[in-house]
Amino acid sequence: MEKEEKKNITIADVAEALGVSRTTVSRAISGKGRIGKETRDRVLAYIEEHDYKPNVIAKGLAQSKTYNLCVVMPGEYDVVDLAFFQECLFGIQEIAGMMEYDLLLSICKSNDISPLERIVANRKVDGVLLMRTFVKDTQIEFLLEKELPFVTIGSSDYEGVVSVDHNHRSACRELTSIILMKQMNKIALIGGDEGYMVNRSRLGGFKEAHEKMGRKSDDALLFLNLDNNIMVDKKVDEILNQGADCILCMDDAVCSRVLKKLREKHVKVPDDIRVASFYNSTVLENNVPTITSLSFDAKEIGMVACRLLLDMIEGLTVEQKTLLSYEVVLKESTE
Amino acid sequence: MEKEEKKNITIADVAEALGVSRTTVSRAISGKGRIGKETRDRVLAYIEEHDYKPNVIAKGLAQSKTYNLCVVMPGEYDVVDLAFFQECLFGIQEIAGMMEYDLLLSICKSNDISPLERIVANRKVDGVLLMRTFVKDTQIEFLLEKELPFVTIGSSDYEGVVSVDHNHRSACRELTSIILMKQMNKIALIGGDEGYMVNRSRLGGFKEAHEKMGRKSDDALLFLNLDNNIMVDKKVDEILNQGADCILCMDDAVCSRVLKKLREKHVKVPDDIRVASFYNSTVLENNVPTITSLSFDAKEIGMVACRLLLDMIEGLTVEQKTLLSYEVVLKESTE
DNA sequence: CTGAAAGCGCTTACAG
DNA sequence: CTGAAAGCGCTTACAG
Repeated sequence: MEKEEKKNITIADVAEALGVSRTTVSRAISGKGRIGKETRDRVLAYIEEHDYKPNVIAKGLAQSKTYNLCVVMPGEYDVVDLAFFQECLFGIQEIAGMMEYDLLLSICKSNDISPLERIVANRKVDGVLLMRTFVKDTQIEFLLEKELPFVTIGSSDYEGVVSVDHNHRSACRELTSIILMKQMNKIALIGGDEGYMVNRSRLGGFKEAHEKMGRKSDDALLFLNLDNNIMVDKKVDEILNQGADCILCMDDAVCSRVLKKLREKHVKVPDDIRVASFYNSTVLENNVPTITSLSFDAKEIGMVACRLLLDMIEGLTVEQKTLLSYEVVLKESTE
Repeated sequence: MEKEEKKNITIADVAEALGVSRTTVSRAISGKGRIGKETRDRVLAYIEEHDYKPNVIAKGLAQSKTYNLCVVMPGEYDVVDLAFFQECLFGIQEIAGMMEYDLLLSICKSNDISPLERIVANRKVDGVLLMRTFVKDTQIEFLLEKELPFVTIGSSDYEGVVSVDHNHRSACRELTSIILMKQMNKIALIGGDEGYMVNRSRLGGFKEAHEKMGRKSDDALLFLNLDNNIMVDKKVDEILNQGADCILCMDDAVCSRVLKKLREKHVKVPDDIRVASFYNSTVLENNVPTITSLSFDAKEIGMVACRLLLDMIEGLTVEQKTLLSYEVVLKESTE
């Protein structure tokens, strides 16, 4: 039971202490290659007792691996739901850790992928996890060209990209259908950037719901690509003028702003107008009234994505598209 | 202009192509050791043209370095302001990138530091950045024992810990003083876990403001360690019953909940009661009325902390405590 | 100013 | 079943 050895013990130390070769020690640990059971047990016992941990970096160098994954997080905290990413990261970490992988972080604002480029140029990772996708996506194009394994969290139309996503289209279709069935007819859709894949899906689901029920969605009630709060405020005025009975918000940032505007104008939810969100986050959690929305399991999507990536790195072939489930959560705002 | 070389070019390739030794190439790149200007320029020109990037992992192995920093993020997304961490991370990334360091991510829930232990055991980092501090802090104790360089973002009372923090104490003292000067006398303080260092500072500032103005803070109006929303709701009732004229919230999560409760009870802010927060985040941004709060520069603290850590890793001695500035932002809620 | 050689801590054909 | 040796891609005393 030696304590306080400052110098890290190496495989050579173990080999010497046991009177075997480093090769043997290596095999005992990795389980690869033939090795006598007795020898293995001796080695394993020794490293256990002396708390020997192989140097992952050296191991990686020898194997041309890094045992690191890069996860690229969006840098725009105002647009996105950070709790989602947080929880998703947690899921990723859980799976990665089980497989002895660590996570390199890269925060990229949409127009600047240089943090990702750095990490790739430094060859510090075996694969990449993209936490959001654009219709035209520089990150995807870059990774495709580099031929580095990667998985996107969020759908993608690019050829040959492995993606995991919640089924936003179905979710939005279902929520919209419910609203329609509640005899609301003038439904306004307000929200975000069509450059995001997820907003495409949302819009798609919204339209599908109308079609399936033989209704037409009114293009005059579609307010997309609102890139700032002033725009949102303006559109809310328009929506009210047009006498809509419900406002569907593409995400919670927008929804939060819509609710603020309605409060300022003393328009009551749900009495004067109904409101629902295509996304569910903590931002809305303390709202009065509570808000009808969709709910997605962020941790799960992180875990699934990470597992897929790990499989790819090990050379397995994996499903190109994985769609995860969702929940529709009805609350006071649409009563 | 060769393209599409799949195999990564190594220092040996460069050396051979130029008819010099790897030693020479290495020196030209690192700038260490004597080397002829002409030779250096030839090497530099070659690697520029052929886009050679040294393998950082191999370099690290040879130098017993990793060129990685670990940043440990809190895992409780409900308690904390993620936008703060996001922005802070961005600052860290900026500085780290400039010095050719990358970031390993470790998300630790307060009671479980195993993700951090993994990374340290794997020797994948040269130093650690802690993004929050506890009064009794297992992470700090662990790192102290491992003798790994680290910097805390948030104050710490542990001996020999290098920390950077916003001056929460002064900030809270100032905001409280302003409230007191506005002739509010029954000020309730409501909020978080005293296990967090930051909440200690906040409480300290609150009390100091009272002392300096020769007033006594009423212990009956102190509501701390509220660990869930139900508790917050209950305390708001109490506060109203006691006839307080102002509620100071320790953080935005609490503040958000307080505002919800007040809305439900049809208590008007600021007419019936004033409200302010010791923290400023996007959670409150769309509130009606706007909320008086403190404002801190998250990116800056990340940058400062990262620079300190890098200095420590290079063996420089650094300031133990760095305190950063803040702003008091007065808004409608305390008019 | 430049290079041969040993070393960082592992792995892995290849022999035996 | 086990080991000597070469190799992963760098750096760095040590000589010259």
